[in-house]
Amino acid sequence: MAKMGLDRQTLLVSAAELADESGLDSLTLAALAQKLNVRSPSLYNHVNGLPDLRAALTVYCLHLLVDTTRDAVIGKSGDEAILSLCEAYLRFAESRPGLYEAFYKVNMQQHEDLDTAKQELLNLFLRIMEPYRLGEKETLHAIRGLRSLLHGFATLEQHGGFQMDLHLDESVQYVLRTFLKGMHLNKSGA
Amino acid sequence: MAKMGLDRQTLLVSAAELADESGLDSLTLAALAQKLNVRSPSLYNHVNGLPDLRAALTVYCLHLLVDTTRDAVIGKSGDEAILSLCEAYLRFAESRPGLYEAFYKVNMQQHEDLDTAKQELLNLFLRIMEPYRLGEKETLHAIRGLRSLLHGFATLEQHGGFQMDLHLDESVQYVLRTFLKGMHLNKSGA
DNA sequence: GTTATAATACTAATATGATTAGTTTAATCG
DNA sequence: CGATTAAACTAATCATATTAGTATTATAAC
Repeated sequence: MAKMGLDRQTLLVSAAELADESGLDSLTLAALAQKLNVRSPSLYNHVNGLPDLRAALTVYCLHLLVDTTRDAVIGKSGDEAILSLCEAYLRFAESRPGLYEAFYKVNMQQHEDLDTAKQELLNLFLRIMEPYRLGEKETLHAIRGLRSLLHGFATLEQHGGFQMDLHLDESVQYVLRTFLKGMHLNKSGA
Repeated sequence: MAKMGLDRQTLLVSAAELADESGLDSLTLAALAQKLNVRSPSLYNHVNGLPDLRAALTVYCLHLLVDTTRDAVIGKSGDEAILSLCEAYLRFAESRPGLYEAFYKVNMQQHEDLDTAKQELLNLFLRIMEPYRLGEKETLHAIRGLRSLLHGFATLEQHGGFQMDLHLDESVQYVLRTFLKGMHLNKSGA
């Protein structure tokens, strides 16, 4: 057989597409091999089995997410930056549902690349929170809150957790603005 | 072979235990059968395959969650009730990690029991929000926010999303109180 | 250019798990 | 007691992951 010129990155991209199309659970090495016109054992030249592939997808997802959100806050600051980041985050989760699954459905041990990517995401949030001049602890609390909100919205939406015919964007806007109002209050020491 | 006296409920309870012990992914029919001293095909007398078992776990989880949180708000109202409910929710997710996974990791089609259970959870939130006298839409927005926060906190915690050595409870308290402050502001029309 | 090396894809084989079909046995009901 | 039903079983099939070992292609050394 001719060499197909596969590499790890190609595998990742294709795997993410498969996941987006039919869910992360449907991402099997068999399916991926078929998509790439290769026999499944060949994939082991580039990936250390299915667990490794899924772990790599998690890292890949995080990188894309950081890129997307970082891009969304360029030239913005304060509430505007936060709202823009949140919007970008949720749009990303919507547009890459299968990949986003890898963000939270994969059980990973420690993984250097993952820690790095996580740190980058945290740094982005830290910078966005700077203008608020909360203390260090309070800043971290607020970031946790924002991240939880975003992740919660993203996953509950994907799983049909929100039944009512109430527009999701409205909910996000309402919740974020409410939280920000509270945060401003904290700042002035109410 | 003697009849083992298995029934669907026994399967569910054991399956949830298995999931809590080693993660929802490790819940296989083979493992469950072994735990129950039965051959795996026997399980099909009570459950319609692995997807059905997982779906049933989702419903089971939701029921337990509703019971737990409902219990937590008895005799309380206003912010106190909300804080108590949230605390109970997060404690539940922590104490039943595998079962809680079924809450969000299972892709279900429509399922009557599930819709009922979801409605019960929503009703609980609706009643807890009554004293705030927000409008109907705003109430629903706020509930979505609370649910997202809780789910986000629960899952990010389980996946090691929070690295910093900052106590989680503090973050939850901070975020909830901040959100509630903002909500009170909304009420008075700021 | 030719040869050595390493990487990549292959086939073959094994193991685990889900699932189905068909059988046996124990409990229940008349 | 006999008939029926439910629940367990064994045997078999299928899909997938994974490993071992082989062949072939590209790359690098000379």
